[in-house]
Amino acid sequence: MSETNELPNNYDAHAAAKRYYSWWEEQGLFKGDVEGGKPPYAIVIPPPNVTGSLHMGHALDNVLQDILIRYKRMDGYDAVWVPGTDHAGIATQMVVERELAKDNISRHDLGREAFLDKVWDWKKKNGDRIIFQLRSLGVSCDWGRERFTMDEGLSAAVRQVFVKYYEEGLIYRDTRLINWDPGTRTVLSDLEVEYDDDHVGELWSFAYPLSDGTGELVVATTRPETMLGDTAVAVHPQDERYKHLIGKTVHNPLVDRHIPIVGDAILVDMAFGTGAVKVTPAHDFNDYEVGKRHGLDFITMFDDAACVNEQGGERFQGMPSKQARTAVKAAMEELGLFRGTQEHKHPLGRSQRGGAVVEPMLSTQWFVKMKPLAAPAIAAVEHGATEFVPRRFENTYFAWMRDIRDWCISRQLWWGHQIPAWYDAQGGVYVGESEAAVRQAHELAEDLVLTQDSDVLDTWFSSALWPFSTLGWPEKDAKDLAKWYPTAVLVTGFDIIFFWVARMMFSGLHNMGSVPFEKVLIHGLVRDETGQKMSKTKGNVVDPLDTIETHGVDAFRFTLARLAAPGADMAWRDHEVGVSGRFVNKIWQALRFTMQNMDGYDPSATPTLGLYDQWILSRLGQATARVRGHLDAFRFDQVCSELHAFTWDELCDWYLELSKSAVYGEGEPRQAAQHTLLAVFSSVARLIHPIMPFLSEEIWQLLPQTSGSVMVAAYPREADYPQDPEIIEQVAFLQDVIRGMRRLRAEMEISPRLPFNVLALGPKAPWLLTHGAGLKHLANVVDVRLEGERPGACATAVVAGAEIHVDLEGVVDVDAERERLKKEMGRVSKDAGALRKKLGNQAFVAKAPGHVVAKFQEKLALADSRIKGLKESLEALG
RNA sequence: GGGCGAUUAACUCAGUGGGAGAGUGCUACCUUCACACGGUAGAAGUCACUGGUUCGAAUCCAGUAUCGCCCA
Repeated sequence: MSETNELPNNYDAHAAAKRYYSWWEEQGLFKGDVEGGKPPYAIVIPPPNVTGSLHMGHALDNVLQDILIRYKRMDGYDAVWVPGTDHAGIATQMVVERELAKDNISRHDLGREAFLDKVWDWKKKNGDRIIFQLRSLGVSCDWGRERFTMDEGLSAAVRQVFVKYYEEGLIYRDTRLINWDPGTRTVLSDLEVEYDDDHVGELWSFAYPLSDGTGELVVATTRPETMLGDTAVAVHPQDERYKHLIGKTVHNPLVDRHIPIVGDAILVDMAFGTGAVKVTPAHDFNDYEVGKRHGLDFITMFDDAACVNEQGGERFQGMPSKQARTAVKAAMEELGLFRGTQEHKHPLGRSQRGGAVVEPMLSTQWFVKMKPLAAPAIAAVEHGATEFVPRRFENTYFAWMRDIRDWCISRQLWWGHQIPAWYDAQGGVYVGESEAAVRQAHELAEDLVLTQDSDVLDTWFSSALWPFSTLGWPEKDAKDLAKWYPTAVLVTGFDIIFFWVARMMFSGLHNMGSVPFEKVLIHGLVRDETGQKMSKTKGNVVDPLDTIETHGVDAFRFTLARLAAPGADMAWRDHEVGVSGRFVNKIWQALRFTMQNMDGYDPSATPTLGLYDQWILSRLGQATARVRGHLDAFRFDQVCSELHAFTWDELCDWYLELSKSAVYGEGEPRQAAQHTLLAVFSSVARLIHPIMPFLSEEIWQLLPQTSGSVMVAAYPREADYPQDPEIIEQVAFLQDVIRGMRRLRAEMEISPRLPFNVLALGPKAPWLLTHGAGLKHLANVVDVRLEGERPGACATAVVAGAEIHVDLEGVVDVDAERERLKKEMGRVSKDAGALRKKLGNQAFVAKAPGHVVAKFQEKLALADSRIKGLKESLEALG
């Protein structure tokens, strides 16, 4: 053993993190071995936004992944964790545009190419910041395999998939009503529109005069400005009030149009409002359907900034929608056509990015036909090829997939994968992986001018390919792909099941022929301590890096894992990290104790293990089995409580104390204890390593006889430890006796300093003779005798298997002891009564399983024997 | 409107058919040579409510209430 056995008083988490992370990396321990002969285990990271920064959600997500990958790496797998980032089209472009806006420059001033240079500059400067931040979590990603969604390889994958889908008829171009974001001036998919259910607006009523002057039709709307684009008024065909009007027209005075009254039973609810509804087919999804059913005109009255265009009439042209609303209302009031208003709660759609009110607009866009792609993705989860954990999230997945609508994939942005489609002057469309490929495939004349579609693809189109594009697809002979696809598990939050998980599922199935991952582990959100979502605007964001700085990364990770109940949100409290820090300290102090007592340890000796040595090893084996079970089930919270219970309660509270006489002694018992301490710490280091990588490495490096890194040491197995049920029973009895003695002291207010002489009676009493040192050290019991007269003045602890009578001549207050025993008797008798009643129930005895009945019989026998012991003790007191 | 989830000790949360658990906090005692970021002992819960199934329900079923999330 080494010369210097004295460890620092406290564990230095920051020094350890600094020392070991680079050491691991230099040794190549994060690298996945594609040539290795071990079974594959792969995780692909949910790629964070390249220009984002690390928040608690990332921390949770990545720590969970790191726990899994470290566990599997130790447990005999060729494990790889592929990291990377996402170009995040809208978000990144917005950030750069905002930067330019500070100098009053728009992207249009620069032009596409110059603007993209700026974005790449931004990406190089600020991008990958999050990657560096991730390292501070101690995660063991294979950095050599890092990818970016706009890498050449991943871009090639995008082009190839686009072309493939197009050729298969799964991608098409169409003009239809879409969600338009006037803020960023691009189309959005349905998923990128967020609805505010509680938006309080108004229901504003006005009258359309009948064209023939015979009356008016009153309609109500939440969006008065859209009357500039109305092309009909709908009533219910069975509505007695209005059905005679169907076929007539009303006059729209603001744009001087006569528009028909149509009967539509689908749109109109006779009971709502006046029973008449204005119809704006080019700016409302329901009205769009009405327009198609009745062959109405589709008048687009907004430009792409949601300002009124020439269709809205000179008076309103150029006004933003909000201003137009005010102006339309005023105009109608002037005309005497206003018919009242009331408050009205209705959902309001806003852009997920930027928050602009989304405007339904008619537009020509590219779409993915979803039904054929969704069907196999549904089946794969139904058949269990991919399993969600917790299972209930499959409902969420199914509900969306079964009701899926076509996916609008084009975006009017510049930052992203430009759509691989080219147009000729006549509007002919050619889709291919490059202009040259298109020309060749269609045998186009060299002088034919082709222009590439200026739009880019939805960011999620490239993320959907992530599990295989990062592994090398579509390269031929991609070794990584062959070894690691499908990946083992995807770890992510429930908020992107639709955006990402679902899309990876059908992309993997359609392009690779198999699911992209076997399991999907869904975790919740990290909220603030009051349960609120963390957000910059609320100012309740907790920065993971600050927390790590304060408490160390091991305590930080342990906290995340400990609070990670399956699929549930967690309320973050910095106090909890302090709690974890105490656990870290406890382990460290136990290690210090161990290392301080290693003098004279002979590694080559094979001492016969003492009873407590065997006991802790047996308990370690049992704990190991439970830890593994919880890891396999992704129950990180349970893993943590198991590790905590073993190291704190079993190891520190019992083994360390019970073994002290051996440790402080000499000869074989001391050698055996030293051997056991080192063996247990070797196991503890390995067991905690996935969760607390740096603390475990520090321990591993301090232990004699370990070599290399704990990162690649074998994860413990239950079979590594001998099991001895009899020793476990004996120590459990000893613990009962010690606790009985301590309780007795506490209840009778007897100082721990007063030594006890005891008379132990009962079947298990003889066991106590071999535990003299433990009894002395932990309960200050100095003398145990098994026979003789019961002391006249004594106090008694009755435990399972023995009665321990403490000689308290001159100390004990006999009356107080009598009262204490009576109270105890009362408790046990009540207990026994309940058990007797249960066992007296014929139905219970007849119908309950045998082992359950036996268990209750055992409990009753135990209670009865305690009653007997208490009765005798009471009688002895007189 | 449809779906999912939550409701367990003062607080944060585990516990899915067999006598209610953990951590924190609280109370009392202990500055014992690994640790006061500690030790010992303890108090603390009609498991939201109402019915039902069962020998037996925190756990399964039905309904109610409150809160949260997702979808339309």
